[in-house]
Amino acid sequence: MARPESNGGSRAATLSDVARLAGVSLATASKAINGRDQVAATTRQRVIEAAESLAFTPNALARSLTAGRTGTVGLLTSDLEGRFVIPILMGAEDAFGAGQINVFLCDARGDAIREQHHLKALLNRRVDGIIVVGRQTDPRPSLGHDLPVPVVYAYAPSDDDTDVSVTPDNVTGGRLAAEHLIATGRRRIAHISGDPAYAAAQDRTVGVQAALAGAGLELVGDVLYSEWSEHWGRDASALLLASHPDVDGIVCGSDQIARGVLDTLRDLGKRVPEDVAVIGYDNWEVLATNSRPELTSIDANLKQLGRAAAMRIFDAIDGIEPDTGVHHLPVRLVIRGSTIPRR
Amino acid sequence: MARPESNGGSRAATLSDVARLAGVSLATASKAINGRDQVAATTRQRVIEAAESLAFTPNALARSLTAGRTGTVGLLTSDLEGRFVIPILMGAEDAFGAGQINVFLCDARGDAIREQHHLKALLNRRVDGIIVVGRQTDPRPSLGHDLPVPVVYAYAPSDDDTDVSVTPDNVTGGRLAAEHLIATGRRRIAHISGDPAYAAAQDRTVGVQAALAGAGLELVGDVLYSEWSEHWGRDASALLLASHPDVDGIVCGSDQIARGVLDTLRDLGKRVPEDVAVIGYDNWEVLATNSRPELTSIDANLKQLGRAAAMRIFDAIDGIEPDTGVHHLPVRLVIRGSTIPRR
DNA sequence: CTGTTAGCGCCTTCAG
DNA sequence: CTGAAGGCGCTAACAG
Repeated sequence: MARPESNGGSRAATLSDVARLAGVSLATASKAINGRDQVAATTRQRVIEAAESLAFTPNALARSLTAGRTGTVGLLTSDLEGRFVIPILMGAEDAFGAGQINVFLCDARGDAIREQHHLKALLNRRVDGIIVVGRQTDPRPSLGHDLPVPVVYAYAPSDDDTDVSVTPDNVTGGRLAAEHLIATGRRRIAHISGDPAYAAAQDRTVGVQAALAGAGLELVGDVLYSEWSEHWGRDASALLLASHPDVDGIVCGSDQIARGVLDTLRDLGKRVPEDVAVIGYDNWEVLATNSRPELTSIDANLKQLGRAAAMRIFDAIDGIEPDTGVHHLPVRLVIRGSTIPRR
Repeated sequence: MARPESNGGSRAATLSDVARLAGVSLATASKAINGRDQVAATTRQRVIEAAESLAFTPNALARSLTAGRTGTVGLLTSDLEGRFVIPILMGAEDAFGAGQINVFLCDARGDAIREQHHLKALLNRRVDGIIVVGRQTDPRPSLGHDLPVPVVYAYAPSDDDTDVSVTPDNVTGGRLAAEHLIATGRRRIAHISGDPAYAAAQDRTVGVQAALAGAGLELVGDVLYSEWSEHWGRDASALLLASHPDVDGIVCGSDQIARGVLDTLRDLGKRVPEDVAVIGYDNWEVLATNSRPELTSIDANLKQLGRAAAMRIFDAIDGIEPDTGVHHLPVRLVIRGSTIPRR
């Protein structure tokens, strides 16, 4: 392991070390290193060589102190465990990385106290902006408006409409799912979803209903709500098929539920997609591409959501006034074998 | 959204603002705020009130500049997508959070160039230490020894034995899995694993073989290697049962594979665990607790691994010499219905 | 107990 | 084109 002492016992080289070695003043060294033009080419060369021979690394802290901006952003998540949080992180980290900004990761683990604690730490560190990533699409409490930096809420929108939030368009997602089943000729469509307390469940149902209404159809049976699990998918579909054996399409509230549905249909001897088409939600690849048949699903483009949040922070840092409110970002349909038979 | 301007156009309050308002000197204000004892109680009270009324936040950058340490650590991951990386991040973030250290998250996305880039950025920001998290347990190139900060490698150990690495003990994991099947009375045990190019696959196999040898048993058939997928689990187990219909226990290289195995066994009319016991690996809860029956598995304690890495960084920062080399951290058996019938 | 004085490492005027 | 001086916000000696 590299240890501080392994560096010869000397602390990191500083700009004045470089200046001294190059035989110039501190100011000149600074200009040379930072590519300012008021310095002779030969001098610059000499400085750069000196810097290299000392393994000089500019101290970003000192730089930030005067610059007023640190080139860092806080990523405040409510729960890293959440499967939806990770792709958003990735998208944001990616977008910032390209812009030379580094990201502080803070996991509040669903605890408001811890969140306040982390928020304070981020402000102490003078981050240039904060992205708050929630685990559900239900609105969450705003951090408030008396913060000295721009804040964007991702996935879980702020409950304050004068904040800036980005979240997936679940209503459209539900609509796309149902419309796809209708487009493949299904007419007796049911909907099995997860925990009805989630806005995601309600929003998707709204979309499904809208699509059916648009096609002059009605949902087969009531929406079946319970939890976001494979087990529930198995049970719910057994229930559904018992009362409505003629169902020919099932919109599922999640891929996990859809996996359970596929299981039960197989047990009951129903062919997918010939007898019943099944569509999931989330496009969780591990589940969707390993089922038999592979699962058509709705992808919320979460990486892009993360990127979008990052872009809005960028803009805000640059002084561009953001349009406040909740922005519903587009989702997309990913078609696989559970709705369209393979040829 | 909170914007800098929303703060009344004034920049953040500084310590001298506080001092002025409280009618004391800068140094006294500093002492009062930081709980030093050489300050009168009444004075301290006055300063604290002034600070509050100005919403003063100490500037961590300025503080770090003199302190020599920043209270930040870099988390350099090779691939955030990797399922194993996240729990390690969580464990590390958690451990650091408790110690008031903040974490820079950098995703190199498997690219060595990007990794160097991020490394440089972390050093510019004067992190106090770096944890390098890999996506596989195969050794990875060392970052080298000429770094001014301690480095710990997690999951993917460094290929340099004088570095400090923590990684799960896959050999013991394989052994625990096989021993458990043996303990439940199985004698005709097979092993279906993933990509043989992974050290994880090889190590687990070694453990399985050792357990069998210890019980005077031999593996049924050859180890079946291909990929870490449910599909492969289905295919491999079909193959296995065709040539060895008398198998009564299957150690799987991952939970995904095990899920596929369960599928095929059900198709073939084999009861689990009565006819064949199945054990997975990774204890990926979403998969393990949603199968029929639920899946016994080996848990690598990844959160703890992340915590362990953090602890070693803590120690190194405190000047404690770490013991170099690869540390294999304990794994644990999680028993569910796929190996022990429910009563 | 309180205040004054130096810096930490860097960048940015402003003279030379 | 180069150098000297001031300051970013804070803390750690020292004096008083």
